[in-house]
Amino acid sequence: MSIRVRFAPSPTGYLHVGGARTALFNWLLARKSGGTFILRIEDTDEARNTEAAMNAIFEGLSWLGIDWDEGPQKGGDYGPYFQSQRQGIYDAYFKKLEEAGRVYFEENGAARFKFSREAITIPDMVCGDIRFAPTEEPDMTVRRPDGSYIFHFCNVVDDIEMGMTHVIRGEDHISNTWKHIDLFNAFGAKAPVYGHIPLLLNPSGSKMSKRDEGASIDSYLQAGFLPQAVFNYLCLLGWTPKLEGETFSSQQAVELFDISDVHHSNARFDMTKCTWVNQQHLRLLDDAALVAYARPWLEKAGINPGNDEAYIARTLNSVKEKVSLASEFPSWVHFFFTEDFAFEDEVMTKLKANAQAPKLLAALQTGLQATSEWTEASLGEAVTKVATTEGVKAGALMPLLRFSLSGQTRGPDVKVMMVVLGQERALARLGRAAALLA
RNA sequence: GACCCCUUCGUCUAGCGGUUAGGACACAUCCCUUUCACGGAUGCGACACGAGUUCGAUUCUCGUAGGGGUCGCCA
Repeated sequence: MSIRVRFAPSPTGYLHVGGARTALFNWLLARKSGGTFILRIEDTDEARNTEAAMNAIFEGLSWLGIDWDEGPQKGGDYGPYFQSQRQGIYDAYFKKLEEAGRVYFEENGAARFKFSREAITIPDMVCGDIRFAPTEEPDMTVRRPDGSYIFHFCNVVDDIEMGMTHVIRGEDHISNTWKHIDLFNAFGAKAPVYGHIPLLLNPSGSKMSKRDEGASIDSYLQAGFLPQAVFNYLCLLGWTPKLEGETFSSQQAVELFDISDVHHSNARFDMTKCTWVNQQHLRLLDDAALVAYARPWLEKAGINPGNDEAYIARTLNSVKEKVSLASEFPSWVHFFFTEDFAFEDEVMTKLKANAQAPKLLAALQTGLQATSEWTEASLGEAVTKVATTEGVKAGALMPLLRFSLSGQTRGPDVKVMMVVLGQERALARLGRAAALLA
């Protein structure tokens, strides 16, 4: 039988990173096995559901590249995929429970499920068998006085009706799972195979919550992360693919995934390493992808990058290995896109403190003007020549060039900058710097 | 409190009875680099503890401690 798994979030906030990781592992299991990945919206809590939260789920999953085969926007043979639209199904199942003599009512009308109070073993793909002794907990409420149903009930009914074969979910559900199995048994249905994955912890060691940095998937987009990098890092927290290195694509993850390799212990989230993973993926980008990735960030910073894709790519490549996140691009390349860039205070101070600066800048202008070829190699030679003539080290000239061309103390390689800018603009910038000192 | 899961460098982890306990991030030093990075080299740094089982335990069993989770008419 083909594997059917699902991700069943409730739309009460943004898409949580822990939830996204749960979706990820279910998705990997489905894609690896050629099974079906279903998205089901558990919107039974009317008071807390919002449209925005629903969209955050769709957008977050899509951004990460986690696509669903059945569910909202997709349809499927087991719908509706919103619990709020499945009341009739729940009523029918509730009746079954009543007929089996497994429910009773409280004075206010709430209905409770009568536990079997037998020992229950959960066969778990990740943790192995987990045994629970006969419970002493009070029977579980499954239906509210207003006729709406509780999470546990809907969850089980939907898993039966939607034919789920496996359920991968967070370890925080282990303590609920025996209740679910009790319900499956009461319905005479076969429970899916469970796999409880370890939790994502914040740096201080407790369950990731709303307040924690990186808790919302949207925050990665906002911070300039690449979706494939977040996907990669999330995999790493709970699973180690048998692979050299730690950087991989989602395609590789699918090929290598094996649920039995999933870890047993909780993992702390480390934004520094997540950023490092992003840097690794950034370096893999080709020119077109790099421009597409950086462009919104340049524009957001007030830079007009124009439409010369090849030129934009050249500017970005000049700093590709210096940057970890897209949000860092503007400060590294802004001077490539305007002649009216500002000079850092530190640059002005250094220029003014250098009594020889005007003379050397003039010499550089003359020397570079005469350069036959505008390439890194010949520019290097030209600078050396000027240095010799002026009786200084080439090292004294490079900072002057850097300051004049970019207004910054650090940036791309000086020769690369000159080549990207072209002779005309580079010389004009030297002139502008000289004028500033005059 | 009860129940459940977990326990290797600061963090993420490899290891599946015999290893100088390996790697990655971070950190430190050096090399490369006429900036900053990248890259390279080196260093720092861990099997929670106690009993067993065994010729031999990081690895298997039990206990203790510690961490996490769950005990809703939330999901």
